Amino acid sequence: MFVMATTTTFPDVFHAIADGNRRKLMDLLGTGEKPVQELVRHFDISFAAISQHLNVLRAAGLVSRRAEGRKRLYRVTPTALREVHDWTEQYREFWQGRLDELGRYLERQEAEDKKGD
Amino acid sequence: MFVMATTTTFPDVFHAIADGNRRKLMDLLGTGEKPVQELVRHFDISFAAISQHLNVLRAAGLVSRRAEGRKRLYRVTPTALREVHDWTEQYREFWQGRLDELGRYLERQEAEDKKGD
DNA sequence: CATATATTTAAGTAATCACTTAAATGTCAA
DNA sequence: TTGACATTTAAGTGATTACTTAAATATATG
Repeated sequence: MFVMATTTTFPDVFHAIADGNRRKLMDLLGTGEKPVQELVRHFDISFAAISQHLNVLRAAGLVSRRAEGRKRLYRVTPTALREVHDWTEQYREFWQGRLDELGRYLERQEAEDKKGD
Repeated sequence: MFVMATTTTFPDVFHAIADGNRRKLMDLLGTGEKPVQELVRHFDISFAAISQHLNVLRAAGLVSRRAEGRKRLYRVTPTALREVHDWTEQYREFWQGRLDELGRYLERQEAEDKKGD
């Protein structure tokens, strides 16, 4: 029947960056615009697979491309990452200062009395 | 400047937060420790599905739980989000200031001459 | 022109995904 | 002890994933 779309509609930035190869692609483009062949060199997967990953990134708005002859030059346009950055930002206090210490302490406690596993 | 993201081995924090329901779970726990039934109330999916999502978050270290009677109290332990925050951080300059403007300008240019689509 | 180069798209596959319902586990309370 | 409650685990399903190879498209070069 009807399933409620609880959260973000596709294409989802969080999904786009979930894949390590796609993050690596973005990082490679972080040093500047590059053609696909130059990107492919850094991976063990096929040209087609890289092209598909670039499609996903492009659908999420994270990269753009321009034509130069038969080449396609990709560059990173990561403004959409702001959503991710902002979302994680609200948790920053947990890994900075007291709350993190408290968290680690509580986790140790749980590990010790192995309750609920 | 740009730090390469290696294709992470599972359990992967980026994967854990890729799902909107899981992010929503974390956000609900952000206001404090809660039993599963209290979390389930905010979703249209089954108790079991929520429990499974909590398992994924727990495997990624993003939440922890403790037993209290027959209840399991979950709380957010989002230190691992630091990896995500740090990764996005390196792109921050793109949505702040000139680079973003340049990016938008270039995208408009591409949209106009529809090259390579 | 024909052929090489650069890339994308199509089609197929195995693995993983997010869910479901049902059964299992553990705890509380009469 | 019996039964309700709180949650997890098991088993199954359809959709989506990340890849593959092959074919298609488009451009450059001899």
